Amino acid sequence: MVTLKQIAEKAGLSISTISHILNRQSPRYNAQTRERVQKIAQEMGYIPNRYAQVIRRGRSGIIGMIQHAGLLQIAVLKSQAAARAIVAAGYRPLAGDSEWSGSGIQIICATMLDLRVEGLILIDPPATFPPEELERFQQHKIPVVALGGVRMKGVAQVRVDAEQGMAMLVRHMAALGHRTLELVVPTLPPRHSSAVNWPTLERVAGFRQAARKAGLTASQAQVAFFGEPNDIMSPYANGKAAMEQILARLDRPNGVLFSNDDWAIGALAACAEAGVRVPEEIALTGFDNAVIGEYAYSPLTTVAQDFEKMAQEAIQLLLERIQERDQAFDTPLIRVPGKLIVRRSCGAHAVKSFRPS
Amino acid sequence: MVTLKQIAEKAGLSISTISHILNRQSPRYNAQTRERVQKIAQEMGYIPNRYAQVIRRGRSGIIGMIQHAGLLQIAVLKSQAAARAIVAAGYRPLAGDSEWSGSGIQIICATMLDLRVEGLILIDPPATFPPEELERFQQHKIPVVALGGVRMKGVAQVRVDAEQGMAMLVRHMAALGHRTLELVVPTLPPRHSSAVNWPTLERVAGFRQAARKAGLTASQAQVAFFGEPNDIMSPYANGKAAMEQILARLDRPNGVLFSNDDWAIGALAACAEAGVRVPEEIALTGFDNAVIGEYAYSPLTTVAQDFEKMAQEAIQLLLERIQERDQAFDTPLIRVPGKLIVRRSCGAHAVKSFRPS
DNA sequence: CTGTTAGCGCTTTCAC
DNA sequence: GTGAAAGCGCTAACAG
Repeated sequence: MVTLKQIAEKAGLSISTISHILNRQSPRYNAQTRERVQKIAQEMGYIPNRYAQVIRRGRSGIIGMIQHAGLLQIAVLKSQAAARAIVAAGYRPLAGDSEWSGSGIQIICATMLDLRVEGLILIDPPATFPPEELERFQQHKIPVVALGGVRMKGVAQVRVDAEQGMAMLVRHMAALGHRTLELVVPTLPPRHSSAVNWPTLERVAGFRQAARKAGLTASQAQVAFFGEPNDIMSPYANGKAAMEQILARLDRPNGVLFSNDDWAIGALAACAEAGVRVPEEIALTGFDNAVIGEYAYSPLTTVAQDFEKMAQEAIQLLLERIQERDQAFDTPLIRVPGKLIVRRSCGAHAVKSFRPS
Repeated sequence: MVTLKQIAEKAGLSISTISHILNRQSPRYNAQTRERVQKIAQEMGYIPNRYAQVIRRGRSGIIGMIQHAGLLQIAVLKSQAAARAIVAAGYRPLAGDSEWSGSGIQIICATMLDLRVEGLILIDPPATFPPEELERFQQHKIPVVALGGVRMKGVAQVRVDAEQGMAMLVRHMAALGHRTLELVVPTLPPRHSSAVNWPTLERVAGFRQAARKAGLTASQAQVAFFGEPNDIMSPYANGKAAMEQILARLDRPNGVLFSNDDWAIGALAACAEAGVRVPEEIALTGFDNAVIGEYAYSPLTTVAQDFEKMAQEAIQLLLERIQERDQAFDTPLIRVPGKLIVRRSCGAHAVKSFRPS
């Protein structure tokens, strides 16, 4: 690799001069020299050694993002938005996925830590995120902001307003005449866990409130908890299994609301297999507006999250905290409203009968 | 951040002693001292400064992975497998996605370059991968291996044996009695481009050969090129549009083979919308065995790629090249056989009629 | 067993 | 305008 020293030799100048010219293009050198140096550096294929720069400057200029994406499209969309916001803020994004490598989350956190990230974005952290890893960041005064996911101690958070989103869904379903609704959400983490699955709790709260307002009784608006608390690698399987149980019951609800699109996709598979038509025989909705939802055989009615807005808010929060690392920060929760997306699965559109198989 | 110096002061020892004890736990120090130092470091929350280590050691210990995942599940699965293999080889994986940040691939390559990755894995590189970026790695003698994707100059590659996979699919379809088949693949890049889309060419070749062997005439085994050459952000949309065109024709084929599962998912959406039953009225297949394929309303028959095997081969190739950076290397192409996965969309299974909508 | 010393590549202050 | 010099945090050869 080419170093400043080599360039200095070739140019017959000192290292510090080269450094000055190449990095801060201060006009204190004469234009001729400057151009000559630039050209030599270019020709030799010089790339400044970031390790040396960081060590000298004392800051890495990197913001880390940790996701637990598995196969969830929404996590991919969120991290893309976050990465864009990070670049826009003049930092470099660095991504790690907890599903990589058997060693899981620890190795990602270690990499983030020893690359001295200046801040950390957690994309949809699950309740199983190890508190001791989080503490290590906090101990080193590296600010952490969550984009969605679970509420954690000392972590500011930006997420979709699930209560409002759920309420829109319920109102919509009730208006369509579905008189018995059921909400399917992932099982909550054990009570002693330090994390609280607020996204789920909010969905439940939004569902119950809106149902009451719509005049549904408790038995007309039930909530089912399903699956392992934080299983993100098999969203389709979970949704499918949950739906199979519902279809097996005698008292099927008119409409089933899922806490995310991927579960709803799995539920559609269960309906197809059982020969139950959606939305004619049973209506479904998702949440998140994953791309796949539009291409389901019964395109999903859902709530769209505003990724760009959420990402920008999160980075904003992070930048403030990076600015003043020493201050003890509050940990606000910013809720960004979602948008109702009406497609077919809820039964809203005129239905032409069709038998795909 | 805590440094060796601070620990040395606290322990009343020299910096180099601490370094020795902490990094290579050589037994040349007495156990008592070692334990004491370990304890102090632990308590102070010492994390070795990787930037300083790298600058001194002259190597980063990082292997980069660049993906163009967009929403393709298969790219996620591949990079997970690659990351595992990288960790197993004693390196750290570092990921970048070209869909992040408007500046696209350049910023990722810059990060990889100035973090001095020792080798680079390209996950499914598209034909649009900028040759000048590739050349910069090669100029710095950083070995590059592609996992799937397009064949590039100077890049060793590991990918699924698409010819064999396609042949399995054709034989299977022909055996089921589908007498007219059509293969839908993405449009090839322009001829003058430096990259060659071998994955597509192989699929086409495998399709044609197997069709001939199965006794199909040229008109019974057609190939359709569709969409923008390297559009990875809208696989469902492309598949849907392609299928709509096919359904609009008078001479519909009995079976349509797609070059990947995501396109096939889009195609299923087109069939559902048009009220055409799959597989009764028309049979479909995918390729790759993406997770979603199992949860389609007509679960996809497809070819599974062996990600683990492919990733291991790729890392193996990369390690060899890292070992001997100075040698000019050959650029082998390793094909890993796929496995036929038979589900419903091909019409193989007994069909119970059902109307999901 | 432990410490001294000489850097790695770069930035930055300050003197010429 | 330019360069000498100090030093970021760490490693490794060598000396004691």
